Parts: sequence; structure tokens; C-alpha cells
Amino acid sequence: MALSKQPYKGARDFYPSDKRLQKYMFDIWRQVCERYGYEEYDAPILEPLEIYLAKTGEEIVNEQTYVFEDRGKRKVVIRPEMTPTVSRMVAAQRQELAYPLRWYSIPNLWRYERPQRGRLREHWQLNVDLFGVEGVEAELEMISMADAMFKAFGASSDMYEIRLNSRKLVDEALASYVGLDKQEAHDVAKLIDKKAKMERGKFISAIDGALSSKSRQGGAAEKLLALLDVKNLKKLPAELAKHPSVSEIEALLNMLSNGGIKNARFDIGLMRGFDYYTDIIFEVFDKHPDNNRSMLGGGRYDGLVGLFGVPPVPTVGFGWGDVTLANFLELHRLMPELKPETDAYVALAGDIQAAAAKPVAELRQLGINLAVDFSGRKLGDQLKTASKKSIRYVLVIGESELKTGKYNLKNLQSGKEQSLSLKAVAKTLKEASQQ
RNA sequence: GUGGCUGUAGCUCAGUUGGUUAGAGCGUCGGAUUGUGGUUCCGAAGGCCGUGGGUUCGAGACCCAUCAGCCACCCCA
Repeated sequence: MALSKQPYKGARDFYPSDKRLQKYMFDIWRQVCERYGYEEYDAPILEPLEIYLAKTGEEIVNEQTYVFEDRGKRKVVIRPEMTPTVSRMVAAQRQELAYPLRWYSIPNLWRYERPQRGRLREHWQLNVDLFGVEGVEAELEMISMADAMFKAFGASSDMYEIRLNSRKLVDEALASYVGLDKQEAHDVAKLIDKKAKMERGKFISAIDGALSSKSRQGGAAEKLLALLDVKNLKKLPAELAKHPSVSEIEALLNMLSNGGIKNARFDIGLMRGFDYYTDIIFEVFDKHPDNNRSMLGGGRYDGLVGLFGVPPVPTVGFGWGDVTLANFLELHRLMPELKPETDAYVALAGDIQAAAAKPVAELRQLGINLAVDFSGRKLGDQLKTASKKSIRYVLVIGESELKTGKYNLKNLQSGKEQSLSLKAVAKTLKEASQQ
């Protein structure tokens, strides 16, 4: 019985061409994070079960995560998300750290579930968090960064939309304004989250089902539906317009707009993770008709660090998965043509391996990445190999080159050939690799 | 976890109501007088028809199971 060549279900092999794309995406994430003064951190892929139980229910953890017992009988989880981990790290050094903390990481995360479009069992996710800022400028910075990343990937602002809401505002609206009790509010919030996927009629009857007869008679359903149709902060009913979150969101939208980000809007129907978000939440949606979905999301979660027995730290963060990003880049034709890191492929003409070692070493010392063909095959075959590997240049070394010190450098894209000194070769290749 | 669709060459697929030795394109490899690739031309290799069972004189086609993939649901960091 032959061994299976497939990677583990829901996980991917990264061949060099795949890894190149991943590196491209991660590099842009890193560049933008660092441009905003964020520092990279990392942590073990394994965490004790308990840190997830505090936030999620035991049932969900057991069904949707990889849990196992180690040899010391400890319950261990392969991390399904980074937020508890980073909260743990901040809590552990709460006193020593210099706030505000600007941290980011690109962890691989595992979730035990059935793979489908945009969702695998293993994926990588950019996590950006800002700890220690209470004001709305924290949200502004997060959303500006996310926007800067889209721009850095070559996206234009009509390709995506930023949506904003506030958990506090929604709580207030459902409880005081519509008049729902806790259970009703919870059920209704879940339904609102699914609204986009449902037909309107179905949604209305589902809402009716979630309400008690008392609420229904009080006109809660009508009030709720009218509220959900509000597209603009200014159209909110007077009772809600006074809520402090409203002016916060308004201020945020204004600041974003002043910063040139015009594709952000208020969306009262945005629910996102009821569990630990405490105030403003945001998502970025792909506007492509084939992929109308959330690509990244985040918000304020002021309570998580406090779960570790230290005073809480105000926190805003977001996460962005590599799979949703790749889908976005493909659909919008933003995938760049990526070349290998190798600057030139060295083709040897004749049996001169030993003699060619010297110029090759010299070039490498100058920072040039070279792959040498030892095969002894015909020059044409060596060129073919370089071409297949998508390496841009071939450096030919043979008797005449060694004698004259002038090397034949061929650009495989243009077909252009030049006879150059080693230094000139290095200069040409350096310039080419920086393009 | 639930449901639907799909598994034929490395990839994309064709394969008639079940009927001889299983097909194409692309890719791969070899060649077209030995220091120049991509295009072109010639040639070759490559398949337990996902796996196991069943029906049948006969199965790549039909049935069951199983595994895998895709899609939706559930759930959502």
C-alpha cells in the first residue's frame, strides 16, 4: 500500500511557488505594521486548554479545536486564534511593558472543521493589537493600517468597504430601545448576524420566532426592522442618537474621511463575535460580487487581559487571514508575478567546475544569489532549466570567460546578452533584483 | 456534526443505452550535426478509471460502503 501524497486534510503544502506568494503577502503585512511602529512577537503553537475555556464554551473548544492530552496528562490545545495568547503575554508582563503596546504577529492557527471556500483547518492570520489606548484614536489607527495594507496590495478603495458598529450601541438598542430581555437580545443578535444570507421574509419570521409574545405585542419586531434599515448615523431614532457610541463612531468616520478613507460606513447590522468585543467593532468587506464576504475584522476588547488576574488593559485589534487575502488578490487580479530569489543561474560550458568556483564565490560575497548547474549537460539544456525555474538571468562561465575575465550574462526575458566584468555582473544583477 | 455535487495520466477534461487492446490538449522526458532557452517540428514515457465490496457472460460507466475534494449549513477566532 503506497503512502498518500496528499497533505493533511484542510492543510496545505507550500511548494516554492506557493511559499513565494505567502512571503509576498506576509512581507507587505510586515512592512505596513512596521511603518506604523508595530513590533513582531510570537508564541508557542500549543496552549493549555483553560485559556480558551475562559472565553469560549467548553463544547465549542472540544468540537472545533485540536485538543489532546500530553504525556504529563495536561490538556493541550493547538491554538485556534491568537488573541488569548497575546492577552496572556501582556498580562504576564503587565507592569514592565511600556504602553501603548503596538504588537503584531502572523501565527498559523488550527481549527477542527470541515474545509470549504476561504476556510481551511490550518491558516495563517495577521494579528495586530494596540494595548493601552482608551480613546477612539486606537480604532482610527487600526482601520487606517488595514486600509494602508489594502493599498499596499494594489487595491483601490472601490474594491472593498469598511463597516463600523458598536457593541455597546447594539446592546442599548436591543435592550432599552426595542425593549428585549437578555435571551431575546442574544437570539436576535445572532439572527442579525445572518441577515445578509436570508431572504427578507424568512428573516422577519425568524425574528418573530425569537421574540416573546409580550415583545411582539409591544411592537418590538417593527421597531427592530425599522432600526436595521437605518443606513446612516444621523437617521437613528432620537433615543439612540444620544448614545455616546454614536458620537464616537461619527468622530471616527470624520477622522477617517479627513485621512482620505472615504469607503467607511456605519452598519448597525454588523455583529461580529458577541463574546469578547466590548465597544466599537469593524470589518472590511470584499465588494467583488463573487466574494461578498468579510476579509478582516476586529474591534475593541477591553476585558481579556483582565481574565489573567491583573487589572484590565484597553485593547483594539484585528485579524486578517491569508486565505481570504489570497482570494481577494485573485478575484481582483492583484496577484503579482513573483520571481525566485535566485538572481542568476550559472551555466558551465565545459568541465570547469573547479575553476568556476572562484568567480562564483566572489559574486556571492558581493551579495548575489547564484545557483550553479553541475550537470555537465549541454548549454542549451542548462538554459532551459534556468528558464523553467523562472530565474531571470543566466551567467555563462567557460574557458574564454575565465581567460578574459569577461563573463557572459544573459537576460532570459529580453534575450539580451552582455559580456561584463564580475563587478559589472554584480551591479547589473543587484539592480535587477531591486526592481 | 448535517446535506448536495464530484473523483479517469502531473494538470484540465472526453469516454455513446454496460461491450474488445483507455483518449485528447497542456505539461514532462528524448531528438532536430555538440557555447545559448522560450516558438516550431518529430518521437516517447506516463492510468489498479480514488479505495473496498456487490450486480452482470462482461463495469471507467449501475448499486452499497469508505476515503478525498468542492459547495452550502452548523459554527465562527
